[in-house]
Amino acid sequence: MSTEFTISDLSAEFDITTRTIRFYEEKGLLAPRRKGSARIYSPADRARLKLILRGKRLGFTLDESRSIIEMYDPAHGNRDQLHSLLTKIREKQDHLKQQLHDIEGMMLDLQDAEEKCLDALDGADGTD
Amino acid sequence: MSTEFTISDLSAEFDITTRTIRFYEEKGLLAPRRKGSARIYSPADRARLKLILRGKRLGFTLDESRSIIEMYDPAHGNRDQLHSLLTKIREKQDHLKQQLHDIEGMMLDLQDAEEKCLDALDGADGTD
DNA sequence: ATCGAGATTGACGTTAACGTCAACGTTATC
DNA sequence: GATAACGTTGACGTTAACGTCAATCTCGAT
Repeated sequence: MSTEFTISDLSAEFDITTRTIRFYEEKGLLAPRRKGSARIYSPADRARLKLILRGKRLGFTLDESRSIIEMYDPAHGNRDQLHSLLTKIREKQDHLKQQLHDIEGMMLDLQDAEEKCLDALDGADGTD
Repeated sequence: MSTEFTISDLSAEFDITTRTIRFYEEKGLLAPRRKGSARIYSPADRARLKLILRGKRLGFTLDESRSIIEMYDPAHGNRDQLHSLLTKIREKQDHLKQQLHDIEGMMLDLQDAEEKCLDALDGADGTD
């Protein structure tokens, strides 16, 4: 069945070590249930892991990823807490917009470099 | 004149420490000219620094940023080198595409979280 | 001459995010 | 019931990217 996963299932699927997964747990990013001493991961745990790895690909620290993940779960606070949550959400959105901008710029630069590279290859065509 | 910069000029402009700038030099990412023992940065040096910081915002390591920056300068190699450069350029493009995809996903998640948050604030309107 | 503001070179300290053992428990299978 | 395959908890090691001194230099203003 696909409703439960061992630590090595996940490490194989996402190509990370079991040490890494345990490390995320130490840091409070995961909390799988136990069967004896062994860890059993639910689909929800697996989804959290995916979010962590996505954060990693975007250069977020684990602390940042944790706080981002916490933004996704049900509202559990009073007005003040909700307001500060909203602020944090918008800060992350701004961060992502900056990243989008940076990616655009770098994409253009790389396209430029690619063209120059192709030109150089073209100009030297057969000239070896 | 704006044609030369001291290390503290740049540290002030980009809000980083001088130690950081010297560190980038140690790592071979910058090579300012010297006036006696003091470092003098040209607009080109400043541009390189901007590229480094952009890479940082996208989660690249300094090694990665260095190799990306090296992709931008004139073609200086033979066909084989140009081909491997082209390969590296396309790898970075793929990396950026993955990041774009990740950002899209996270944006959607955050919008979702934002709505839930607003709903919660709305539902509890005046209910304090 | 000196004095303070900014520069330079070491050299050691720090944090995040794991890697790398070592020593031990748990199953299932032969 | 021994062995192999997988799991567990420490505990220490490692790398990147700086921070944090300390000692020295240099240079224009007083």
